[in-house]
Amino acid sequence: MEKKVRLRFAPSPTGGLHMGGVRTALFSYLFAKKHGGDFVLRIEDTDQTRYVEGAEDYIIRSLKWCGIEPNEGVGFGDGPYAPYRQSERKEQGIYKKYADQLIASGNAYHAFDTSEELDEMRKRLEAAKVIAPQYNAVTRQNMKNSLTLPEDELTKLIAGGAPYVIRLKVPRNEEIRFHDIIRGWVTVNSSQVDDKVLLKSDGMPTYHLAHIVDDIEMKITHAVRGEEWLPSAPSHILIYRYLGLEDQMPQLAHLPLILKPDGNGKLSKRDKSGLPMFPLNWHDPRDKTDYIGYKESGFMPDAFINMLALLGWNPGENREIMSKQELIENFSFERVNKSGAKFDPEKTKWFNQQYLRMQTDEQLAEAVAPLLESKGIKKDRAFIIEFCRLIKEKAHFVNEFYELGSYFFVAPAMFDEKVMAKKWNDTSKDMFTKLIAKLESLPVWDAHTLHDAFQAAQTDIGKLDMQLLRVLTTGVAGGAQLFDLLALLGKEESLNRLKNSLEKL
RNA sequence: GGCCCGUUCGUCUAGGGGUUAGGACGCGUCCCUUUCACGGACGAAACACGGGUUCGAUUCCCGUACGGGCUACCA
Repeated sequence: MEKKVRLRFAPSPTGGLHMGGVRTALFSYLFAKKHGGDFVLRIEDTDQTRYVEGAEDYIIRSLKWCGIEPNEGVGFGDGPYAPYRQSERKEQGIYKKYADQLIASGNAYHAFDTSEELDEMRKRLEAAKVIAPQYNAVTRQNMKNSLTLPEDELTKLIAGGAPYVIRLKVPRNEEIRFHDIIRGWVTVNSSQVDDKVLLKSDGMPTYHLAHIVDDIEMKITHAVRGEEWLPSAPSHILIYRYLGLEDQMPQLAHLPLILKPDGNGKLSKRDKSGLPMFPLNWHDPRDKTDYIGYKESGFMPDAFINMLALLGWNPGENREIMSKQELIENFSFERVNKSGAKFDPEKTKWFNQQYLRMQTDEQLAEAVAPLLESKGIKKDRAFIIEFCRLIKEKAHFVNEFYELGSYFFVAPAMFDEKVMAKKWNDTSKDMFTKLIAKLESLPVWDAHTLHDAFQAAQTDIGKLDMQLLRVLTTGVAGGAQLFDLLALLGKEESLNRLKNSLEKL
């Protein structure tokens, strides 16, 4: 029987979940759903020094907003492998057990070196022009560990409660070969791999040990993570091997990184592209900075997810706008790119625009009404719906609606200079005054009637410029369909605006 | 520095031993439009370089360059 597909997203609560992390979660989620599997949220809080209050809650809220919901794990209901927080699992002695097993089999050892001694060692190696200073098969022979210390001193140290770490005993010169679903076969010589710390002196496991133990115990079938983990994958292979669990090892998938839009390097939380790096607003208590979120910037979660999915993956056909369901149906790791993808703010906006247009005017009104209210604007629902209909084709975000259509709510104080300079002349005032008189007598005030009246009026008055009429009533050169806009404004407001404008000119 | 990973239009990408190298974003032109847009049409724009292999390489191999990642008792 095939094993049930199970993937996990395993962030550390060391800060706000940024969009790179969201994408990792998304790909895992899509794959799990495609194969009818489970998606688990595990919190990897083994570093107490970097723990950030509120980060875990933020991760949970972000996943919810994005619609990437685990069906098991912290914040989403415990499953059969609880607890899902590594700090809690540590309390149960889960990791120690595996570390002890590695010691017993001779594949790990105790090391008593202080951080000063480690620094010293690195300095010494650097001074000796050693190419890659690290704690390894060669250098450990000169360090304070259970491989070098005499038996009696060793027992004395341990009995005396001396702090120690447990390190993986990496062999000297061995080819380590592993398969990555995205990258294919990767080979590394073990001489390049250092003796990774598995258990820290505070008793906490490091990521290297913890994620392996948990992936095994939680029956994870596919381990998805960023490319930055590729260099430590050989260590992980060795741990699985020495634990005798190589046959249960999840398949590996290292995702390409998301790169900065301009310049080089991976995307950081301080990017200046003008778009958020976080799904939701995030206040970082450590740098005391507020980071704006996609949600608060007016993005729709499905648009955000769609954009993220296409960053490093594509369905192999010329299709870009895909619902979550379609993403699930089409997703595969084979179609994930190997190279890093630069994040494109322009295209990201375009995605949201596409989703914005798929919304009905009623749906948009729902979202826009509170935004208008916060500006002190009170209009009835019908007005706002019509406002949305007229403005949506120009907008990328709902929170642009007011700015793009402020002239619906505020009479013009100034007139677009370019248009006036080009089109306003001596006869204009007189002509528009005559137009007002014609419009005043209209029994009905809708776009169609206005259009006809405007056309008809010109046989008497002469050629009227439509853009001038626009500027006279809104102040600006561009905007919504003119007659629709006047219709929505209403007869009284429209004519008042026209009269007031003419008085000023 | 060392190790690992990568390299198709400015960006996201499709493709793959013989193609007019396709799409999307952005950009430009035109059409529609007495306004503003949407929309439509068109256009500019790419296989990093050098060697092989081959009748033929952008595609396969090797180098070089460039980019990225890692190089902690952080994840």
